[in-house]
Parts: sequence; structure tokens; C-alpha cells
Amino acid sequence: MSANSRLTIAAHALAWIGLYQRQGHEVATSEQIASSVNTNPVVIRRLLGDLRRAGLVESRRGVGAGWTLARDLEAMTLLDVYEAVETGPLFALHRAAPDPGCVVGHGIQPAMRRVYDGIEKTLRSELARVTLEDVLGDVLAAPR
Amino acid sequence: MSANSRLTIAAHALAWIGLYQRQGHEVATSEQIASSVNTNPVVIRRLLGDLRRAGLVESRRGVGAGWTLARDLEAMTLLDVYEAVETGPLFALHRAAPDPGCVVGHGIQPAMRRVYDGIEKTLRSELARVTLEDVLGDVLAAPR
DNA sequence: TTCTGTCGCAACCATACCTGTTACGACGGC
DNA sequence: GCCGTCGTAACAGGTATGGTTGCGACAGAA
Repeated sequence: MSANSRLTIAAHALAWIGLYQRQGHEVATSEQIASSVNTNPVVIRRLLGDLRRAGLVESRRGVGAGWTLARDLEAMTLLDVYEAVETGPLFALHRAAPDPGCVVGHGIQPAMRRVYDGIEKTLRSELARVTLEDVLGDVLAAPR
Repeated sequence: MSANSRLTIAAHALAWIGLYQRQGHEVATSEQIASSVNTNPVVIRRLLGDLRRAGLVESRRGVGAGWTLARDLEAMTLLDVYEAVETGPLFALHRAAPDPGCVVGHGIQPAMRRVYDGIEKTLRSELARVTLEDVLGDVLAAPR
């Protein structure tokens, strides 16, 4: 599976904004964040747009514009971020419906859905256990 | 995320072969399985090729060729199948390395990797808990 | 009012992966 | 030699992601 890095980048951006505000600055610009992430500012704006729609950050426009956290990193979990930036399910069922006349084709989808639902539930509880404050703490604890 | 259905199709194929053999047949052809899955036989052959390389199925060639299970469904878990058909990690880190001169850019990757490693470990234990025999049982228990 | 810096967003391209399809050689039993 | 099936390459189409450019919208400052 070609995994995507949206969750990683979103967590990076949030931790960056949180640290920047903690250092006394009011707003962070997409260009500053993009510089730390090493990507294009538009990529950051797109992602932060998702986070804004999820109520995790706010944006100001005009001169001196930029991004601020909508709530403290302590009150934000990776599950919030995951739900804001990820769309579909982890595993998909058949693209085209299997043969309903076949016993296996008939019963395989509910069987697999049950497994996948359990996995997604576990995944969510794992993500919900980690706050962005935890992430930032881990980041700052990295050896130089 | 655009999930892929490889795990679903692989489980479908294995359950189908298992049931077919249980009904007294020796080998299953990719065309029969493709008919139940509702896809092209080459797709099935490609997937079963992965499963063969993982030691889950065997193939015969020549006239009367086809596929057989390499071991009982009871001794096969969804984790075996997952590892056979899925390649990369569930979540990716940055595509391009973040700015190492930035505190966040420096520490974000080990921090996220720790989270992702924990999640993958949990995912694997969930998948390892389900045998293909469980799946087939669930399939056969589906209401008509 | 005008200027300036930033966001918002559309458009486009490149890449990568997955799925489906066609084609054809390899194999092995008859 | 014939035939059915696998093995695999090649290609096309769809989709997701990421990178880039361009430009209008906005809001504060001069």
C-alpha cells in the first residue's frame, strides 16, 4: 500500500504552530511551516484548510495573516487529526460486487466488514490515546 | 485514503478454494475464482502468485492445472495474507526530509514513527487473531 | 486610497499504485 | 501434437497524492 503522509504532515504543522505560539508569536504563516516541513506552502494551506474545517485551527487574512490553534495541543488528539485529513476506510471491500449466487461471494463482504470494523475501531482508540501535546513533547525530547 | 481491496480479494479466493476442496474437488482454477470474485482471472493469478510466494497456496500447471491450499485454513491467519499481499507501511513519514535545522523538523519523524509502529503492531495482532477458517465460518453463516 | 502580505482556491502536471485487459509463452497430461 | 491452465509482460484507465503556478480576496498599514 502506498501510504500517504497527510497525517504526518498535519501533526508536524500543528506541533510547529503550537511551539511557535508558545514562544510568544501570534500567528504562523504557511510559508514558515512549509519551510520546516520542506514542501510547498500551498500543500500546507490545503492541509490546514482541512484542519480548519475540523475546528482544530483558525486562519486570519490580510496583512499579518496566518494560522493559530483553535484549542490547546493538550485537547487535540491524533484521532481528531486523522478524521480531519483522511477520507476513506483503511481496507476496501470488492470494487465490483462479487457473485451473489456463489456462497462465498454472497457471504464474504459482511464477514470481512466485521473484521475491518474491529480493526478501525482499534486504530481509532490508539490514535485517540495520543494528544498533540504528547507528540510535541516527544519531538522536543529527540536527541540533538 | 483510497484503500485497496487486495486483502479482501485474497481472503475471498482462499475461502473459495478451501470450500471447493472441502466439497471434494482437487484443484480450483483462476477462472472459477474470478467468476465468484467478479473480476479477471489474471487479477486472481497475480494475487495467488503472491500467496504462493508466501507459502499459502500451491499451483499446478499443465492440463487439469489449478490451485490448492498449501495448508489448512485453520492454520492460516489474515496476518499471513496481509503480509503476503500488502507491501508498504500503513502511514508514511515525510516524502522529502523535513528541515533538520528546525526543532520540530528534527524530532517529528522519530516521534511519529513511534506512534505508527505501535499502531502497526496492534493491527498485526488483530489480524493474527482471525484465521481463514473463522472467515469461511462467518461466510457460511451469512443469512441467505 | 493605495500598497502589501497572506490566505483561498482553481487548474494543471507528474508520480505512483491498483485494477482490468490482452497477448503469448511455458508447462504437463492426454 | 493437442489442449487447458498457469506465468508474466505490456498496456490502459482510474484515483490519490504532492508539487507548482496563477490570481482573486482580504485586511491592515502607510
